[in-house]
Amino acid sequence: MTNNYELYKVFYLAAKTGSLTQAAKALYLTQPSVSHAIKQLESSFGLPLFTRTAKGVSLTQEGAMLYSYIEQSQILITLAEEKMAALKNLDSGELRIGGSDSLFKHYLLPHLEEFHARYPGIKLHLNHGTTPETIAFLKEGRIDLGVVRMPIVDPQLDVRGSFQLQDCFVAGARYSELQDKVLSLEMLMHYPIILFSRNSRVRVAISELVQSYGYNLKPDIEVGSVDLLIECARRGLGISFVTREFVSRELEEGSLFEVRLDVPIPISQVGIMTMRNMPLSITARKFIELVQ
Amino acid sequence: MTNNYELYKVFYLAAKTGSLTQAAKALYLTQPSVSHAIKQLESSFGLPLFTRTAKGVSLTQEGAMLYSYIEQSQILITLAEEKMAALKNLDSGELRIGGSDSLFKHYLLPHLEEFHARYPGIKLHLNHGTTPETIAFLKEGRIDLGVVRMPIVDPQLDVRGSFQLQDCFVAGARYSELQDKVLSLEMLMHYPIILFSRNSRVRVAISELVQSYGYNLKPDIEVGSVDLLIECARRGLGISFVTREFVSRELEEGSLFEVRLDVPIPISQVGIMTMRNMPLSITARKFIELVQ
DNA sequence: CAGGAGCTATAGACCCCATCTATGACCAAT
DNA sequence: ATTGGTCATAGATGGGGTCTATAGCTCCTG
Repeated sequence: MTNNYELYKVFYLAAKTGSLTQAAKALYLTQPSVSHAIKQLESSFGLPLFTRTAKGVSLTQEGAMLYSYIEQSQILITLAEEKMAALKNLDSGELRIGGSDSLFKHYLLPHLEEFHARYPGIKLHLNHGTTPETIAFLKEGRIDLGVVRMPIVDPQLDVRGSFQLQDCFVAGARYSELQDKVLSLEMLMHYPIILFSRNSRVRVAISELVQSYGYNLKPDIEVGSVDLLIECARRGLGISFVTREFVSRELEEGSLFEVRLDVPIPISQVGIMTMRNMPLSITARKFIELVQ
Repeated sequence: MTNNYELYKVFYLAAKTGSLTQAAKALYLTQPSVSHAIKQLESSFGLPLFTRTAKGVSLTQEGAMLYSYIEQSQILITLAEEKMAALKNLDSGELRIGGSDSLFKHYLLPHLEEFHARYPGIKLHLNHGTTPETIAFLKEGRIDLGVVRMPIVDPQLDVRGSFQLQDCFVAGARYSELQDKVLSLEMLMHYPIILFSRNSRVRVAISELVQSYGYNLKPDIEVGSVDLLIECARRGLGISFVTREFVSRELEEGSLFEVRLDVPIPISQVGIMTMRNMPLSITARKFIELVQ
């Protein structure tokens, strides 16, 4: 009873067409091959499946019983193959991305729009969280890729740099006297500083940078989102530390201006993070290709 | 994309066990064979199905998609194979018999009881009808076998004689003066005769027999069932022409006696009729074996 | 940290069997 | 009868499924 499942494909077509000859054509085989295959199946069950007549074959009672199961089974296989083709064509599938809200909003969104326009059949899942959360999600297989700020050092992960971001300090009209100056850190410390509140990587990075020059960056205001960071600066509550690319609109329209410093703030790189040694889903592969 | 379905069996087990090695054991193959099979499947779809790790394999997103279909498909095949085994063991199945009411009741019933006791999983379908109807049912494939009186001459049918029946005339107490006599047909004609009403084969046969001796058998009463035939005779309404085996109880208890004639009434043979050149269902084969 | 014990991948050889061609037997319909 | 269809059978062939042997890798353990 340990059948070659291939025989069921032959059986299915023979039963469906009612003809070994037709089945052979459909399978690109010769009629004797089909005849032989059916005979094998019959002898494996120890009972005849077909009644042979001059104009073809028809199922016996037991053959009909078998067919009722095999038909469903074969239909499922056909569906499976169609589904796989759809996945390959990106007519179907899903793309699960992890990362921070602000990167989603300011950096990823246009790419997602383009991706969705090109492959409308792909479902998109955005999973926001901190960098460690995103890494954990990735390792659990709950997302296909993560978009985070580099550097990331993890032997299990592949990170490819994709985009550079320049952080900077910005202020609104209230501090317009600073618009054309270049401030020292010393001077900056006299103004109220607005920082991202959580233990975000950006916050840590700038704190450490300032510290390396011997100062202590202590925010007067802490907020929980990039949008609030921007809004506080516009209303003159202080000088915000933000990513320049995220406030490009405000800088252009003049509602914010950059507060230049006499020390350089390192460029930070956005990286696309995927599991090393794990095949990328088709969708993820295509998306990364599109982004780069 | 024209896959060997055998590969799905390998895929199914590999996915289910999460290990190529385990799958190989389950399939009585070696691990490299399984590895090779999976690779074939992957290259046929043009995408990886598994993530290989040091402790086995796990499905990729696309592999999981495939698995959701293939799992169902394989389960159906397993069910199909179990079903076929059940059919072969006669744990399951059906037996569809055609024939006349009286043959069912008086001849077939004990055999059906025995068959059902031995194979309680087999569903029995009794399809009563006249002999031509039964033949038609058989040719339409609506019954597996027919139980009818011979002779049957039809090149499409196989008929095996199974049991002999002796028709005879019987009467009740009212005609007890005939109990020890041997009647001539001439004398018989003076008594009221009770015959089966429809154009039954028995009725035709006895009419022709009597006619061959130069008499005309005209019934005084016609009834539509064997039971009525017996009941009428018991109540003294006349002499009934019945099958002796169907009145064995009445003959023993003395409520009826046989009216002997000076001419022999041919024995009639009950035949089991099946389609020639068509494989018998397992159940039909077993039933015939039991009856004979 | 070396080494063992899993795992999967690769290479190459073998031989079985799925498939082929050729033909036969049968039936139905012209 | 002949033709054209069906399925069955016989025998030959070669591709590919399977094997053994081995490598490479990761994880775990003494």
